[in-house]
Amino acid sequence: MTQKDDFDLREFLPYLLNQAAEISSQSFQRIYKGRYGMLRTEWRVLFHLAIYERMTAKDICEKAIMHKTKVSRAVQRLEQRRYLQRKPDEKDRRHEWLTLTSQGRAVYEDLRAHAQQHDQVLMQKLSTEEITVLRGALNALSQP
Amino acid sequence: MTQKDDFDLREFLPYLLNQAAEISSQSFQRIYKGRYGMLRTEWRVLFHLAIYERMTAKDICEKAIMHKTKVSRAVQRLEQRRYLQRKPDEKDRRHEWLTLTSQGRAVYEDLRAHAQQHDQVLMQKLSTEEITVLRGALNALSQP
DNA sequence: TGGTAATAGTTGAAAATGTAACTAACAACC
DNA sequence: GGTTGTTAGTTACATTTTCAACTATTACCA
Repeated sequence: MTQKDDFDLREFLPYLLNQAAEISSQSFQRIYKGRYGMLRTEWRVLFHLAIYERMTAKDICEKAIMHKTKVSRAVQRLEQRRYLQRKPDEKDRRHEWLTLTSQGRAVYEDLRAHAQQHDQVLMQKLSTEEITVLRGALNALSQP
Repeated sequence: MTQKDDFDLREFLPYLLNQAAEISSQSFQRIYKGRYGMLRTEWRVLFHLAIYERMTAKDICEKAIMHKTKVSRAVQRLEQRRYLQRKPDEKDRRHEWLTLTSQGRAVYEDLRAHAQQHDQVLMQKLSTEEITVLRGALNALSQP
């Protein structure tokens, strides 16, 4: 098992990004899955609603870059658990406004605390300088 | 839809990493899926075998941080398409050595060219400085 | 030696995701 | 006002992934 040609997988950005995303997501996954049986799509929707307060599914699709069927199903499950409420728009009944219930906000508060803690641990692997550049670069790469 | 509390999702590393990984993977996906009907697990296995020449499934699991069932199924599909060969280890018949066929290597060469090109496009969004720091940081975060 | 534990890899069922087709509501244009 | 086109969101079905249980082979150790 010896390295061969000049192309180094470990310099290929999509590969590297995936690897880092995968690993750094795992311990956080244990938290939301373990405590609330939630999926990745679900905490993402939950966090967006907590931060933006009031969104339609479409808004979430755009902000979170998730496909509408993913969002639709995550919303369904969050609603079943009474973490959010839907309210159709009066003017345009194609839109549904989504907001968290107090129960949903409580779950968010709990997960947010863990998220911040988890982020601290990750950042210990990096210098302040690196963190700044990393965030900037990731944001740049996230623009399609 | 107005931003609320102090916690900014766009600073939460697992979120950012995922976003960037997702987006930067998509256009490459179109290539391997479009040209060879391959899945993400499959190109990853193919690339590892091309670079390391000779590995067991277990080696791939560790290098690529993939679950063994994912690897097992990717290997099956690559074998069906005659991109790789299996050869049981003489000393320890639990191990199977995997190597690419010439057909598999040809596919790799083609995809590698596209990968490099794709990487170039991604890197245009960043400065040389940023790229160096980004790679370093991603590698650091990939250590579990 | 024999019995238990460990390891590499596979398989089947359940869960999650992707794709495309669908419904319902509105918009635009004649 | 009616036809056609768009948009938000859901659903059905096929494809992937996950999880746990399984086989086969080797290692350990009394």
